[in-house]
Amino acid sequence: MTSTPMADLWPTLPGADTRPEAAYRLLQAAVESFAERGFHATTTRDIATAAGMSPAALYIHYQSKAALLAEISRAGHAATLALVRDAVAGGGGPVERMRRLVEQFTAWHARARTVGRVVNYELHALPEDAYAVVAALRLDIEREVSALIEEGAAAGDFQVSEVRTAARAVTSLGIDVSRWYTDRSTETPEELGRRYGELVLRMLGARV
Amino acid sequence: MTSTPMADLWPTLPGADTRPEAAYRLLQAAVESFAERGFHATTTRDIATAAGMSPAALYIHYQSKAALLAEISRAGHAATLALVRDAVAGGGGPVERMRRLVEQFTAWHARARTVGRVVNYELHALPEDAYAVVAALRLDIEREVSALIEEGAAAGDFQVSEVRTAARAVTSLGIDVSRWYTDRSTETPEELGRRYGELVLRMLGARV
DNA sequence: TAGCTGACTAAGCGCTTGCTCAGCATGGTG
DNA sequence: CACCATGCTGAGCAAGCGCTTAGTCAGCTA
Repeated sequence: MTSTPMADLWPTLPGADTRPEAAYRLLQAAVESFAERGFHATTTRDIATAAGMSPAALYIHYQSKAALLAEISRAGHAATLALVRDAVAGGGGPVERMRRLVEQFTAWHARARTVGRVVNYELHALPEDAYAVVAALRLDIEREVSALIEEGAAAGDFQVSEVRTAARAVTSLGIDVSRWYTDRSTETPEELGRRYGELVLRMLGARV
Repeated sequence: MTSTPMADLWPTLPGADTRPEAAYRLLQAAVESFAERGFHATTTRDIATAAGMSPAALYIHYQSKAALLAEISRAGHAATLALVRDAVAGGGGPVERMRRLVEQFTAWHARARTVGRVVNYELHALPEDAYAVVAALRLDIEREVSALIEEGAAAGDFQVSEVRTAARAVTSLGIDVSRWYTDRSTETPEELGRRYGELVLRMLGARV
């Protein structure tokens, strides 16, 4: 399954090392269920059963079904933002950094597609306060991408007429990967990342 | 609101001209509700109330809540496929036809974003037989785009290493528009279409 | 006028939902 | 040993779900 991305996500949660293993199993089951059926079509019994427990056990570790979603969404967005910042902060010029950003952004949305689906397509089910936190993270991600495009354009490495539209296209391509990528896809996440990196650079008018 | 795309969709339904106006209002209310809250979070009472009727009235015009979704999804996919075929069948070389395809595909997903959301993000809620029909239409759309890219590559107008990946990127960009485009977006659907057309042509290695 | 039809509603059925609570087992601590 | 905190379960509650039923009523036909 997609156990690796969950294992990456878990340590970023507050107090992760002291939380019982059952809480981890519940979160993992919730990610899998929300990704496959959507938040509203998933029942607390689905999640609890998949984690090998009774429905009541869920409420010992989480306040509500929505709290599970909020935790997943917050951690997923934080991980994505960290990934973007790492790529941008790394060495090289705008072209090299953009290539790295797209490669890793794309590969993450393919590898962690279950988390990605919850993060990108279940926003409407978030309680208002959790949504506010997540919306801020999404804005930060967009700003990082826009700033990099702007820098590249100013340096003459990119040719773009509308930075906002170009940034939208770049993030859009990556996000949508989590919608269509499946186990049966012939490309590995890394291959797809490299190819998308190439496509995006051409889209931005970089001479490659 | 988004009344225009619904008005475009309605006449394509079987027996549309003889169906009572109430059936139209119900379908419109269902599109709006499914797009905003998702299929499972939408109740039959929501739909009926929005259409100005009692819940029972829904079942005079449609067999079930899922039948409403199936009708919307089928008509929406058929409309998209028709749009793609029109663009491809029109005059001009691969570059001109691809530009037209992306412009119209993108503009449609912005203008008809409510229909687009239901069509692209509620597939998992479709009954199995309705899904089979819709999956075939999606495959047809992908094939049209792939064929056009292949033709352009053979003619030396496009430079692509992987046709399937490039086709995915092209449709992906358009589909994702229905996720993020809102009333508050500053670009009109047509402006966005033109800009995306430009970006895609560069992505495909066309000399423009 | 009588008979019929199609569109509709008020009421509610059977079932599932998110969530609660009293109580049980376990293992560490005095 | 007693004590208690922790993690969990079985049973079940109130609310809400999709959908059905019995019946109303305007409008058409003859």
